[in-house]
Amino acid sequence: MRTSSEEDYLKAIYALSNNNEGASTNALANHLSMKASSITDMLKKLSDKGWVHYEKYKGASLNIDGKAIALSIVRKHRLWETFLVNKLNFKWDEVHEIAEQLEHIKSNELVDRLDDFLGNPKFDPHGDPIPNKDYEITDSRKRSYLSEVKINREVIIIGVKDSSAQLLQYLEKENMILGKHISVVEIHDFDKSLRIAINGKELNISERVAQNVLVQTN
Amino acid sequence: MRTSSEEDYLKAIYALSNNNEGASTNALANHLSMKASSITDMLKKLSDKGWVHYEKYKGASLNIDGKAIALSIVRKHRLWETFLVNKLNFKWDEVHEIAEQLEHIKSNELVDRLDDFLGNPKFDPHGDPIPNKDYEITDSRKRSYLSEVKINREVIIIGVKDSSAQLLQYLEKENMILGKHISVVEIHDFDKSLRIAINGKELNISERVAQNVLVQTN
DNA sequence: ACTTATTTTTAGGCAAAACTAAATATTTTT
DNA sequence: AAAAATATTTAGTTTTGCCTAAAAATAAGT
Repeated sequence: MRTSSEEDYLKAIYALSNNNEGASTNALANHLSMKASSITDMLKKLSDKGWVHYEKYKGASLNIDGKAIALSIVRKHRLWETFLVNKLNFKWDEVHEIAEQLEHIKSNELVDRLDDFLGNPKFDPHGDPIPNKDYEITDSRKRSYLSEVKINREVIIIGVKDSSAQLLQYLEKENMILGKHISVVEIHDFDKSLRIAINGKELNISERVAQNVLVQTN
Repeated sequence: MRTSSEEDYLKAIYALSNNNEGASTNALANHLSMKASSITDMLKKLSDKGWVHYEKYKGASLNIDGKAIALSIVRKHRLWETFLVNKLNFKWDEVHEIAEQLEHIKSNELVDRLDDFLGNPKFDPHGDPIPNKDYEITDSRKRSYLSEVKINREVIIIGVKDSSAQLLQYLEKENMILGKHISVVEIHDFDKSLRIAINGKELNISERVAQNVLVQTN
């Protein structure tokens, strides 16, 4: 058995492990809005349980079992978000908090049935890939940030880096939603803001926004 | 704010308050599978929060706010059970435990949208009435236990008293499901078991089973 | 009415998961 | 390479929600 709290830590380590190394104590503390000392405590416990590789002063990384758990939580989170948006008509900026609770509901049968009920979706409402029953993520699309796209190259919006309600609401208002085709018309030297073409019109967006929009480049 | 544990206690007090009085410490301990001393602790806290009327040695009853919370949990529990059975094709004996978890998810918006999504059902898969958005329960059907029905009176199965998986599976096997019309053919003096007519056939059931089946008598 | 049985409360303890403050490691800067 | 800054751990505390064991109150039996 495991607690919701343990699941939160495993998910955080997964989120902060960018291919390369694991996650540092401070990064985890920041991500989870907790104090570093609390992180140290829990990392010891997770290490004892065999879910995490932890060495003093060297951060933590998931081992096989821990990664499976983390992926199962991510899978649940994204399936529930999809349910909330596709079936209950929530908007994409309203579902994160609720899914944070729903992701801890324990029942494999429930998750798999929900998956089928939703038609085995590959992506959630923010464009993030949903791990399948075997916790595999298959996403062959080449992705980059809008801030890195070359001028006049047509790309498709496929996700957001940070799915905070503020960003999502902004994008919604500008109709920069998933699936839209866009291209960068001009990059302003002064502040690196972009002029983009979308929906047959042109509009300006800040570098900050562009750094948080994921686009497909193939 | 309130914890899942507090919600469990309020729900238990609600369940054990049969119109008349409130619930005793021991009854709550038994219902919640906890020790009496734990109950006393929590009753003090719930009383401080203004949700429960508690007097030493005299048990506990819900006040206005506590009853509203209890009903909101009951509403969520029954709506989620309905979702699991009607949308995810769970069987009626498989949903209780999952709904025990789901009932603690916090979001009024979620509950109300779920209610609409399900078509504002009046009863859950076990025949229990679902409180509406204002926590009102409207159920004008006259109900009694099958064990108390007079011979040859036709009645309709509308619920179960105890919704344990064992009972539900038994009823399912005998096709004694909600909505079925039945009548008592004979009552055996020896053990008070019943011979009932259902689905054009006759079958025997124990007194124990009959005491747990609710039927509509009007 | 008084003794026994049952119920309930009190008192003290424990584990989980967070915290603060202080101590120790590591990293960065000069 | 030493000093300063930053990161991490240790040690001790708090709160929540449960527990056991013992004490006290209430209810039941003769």
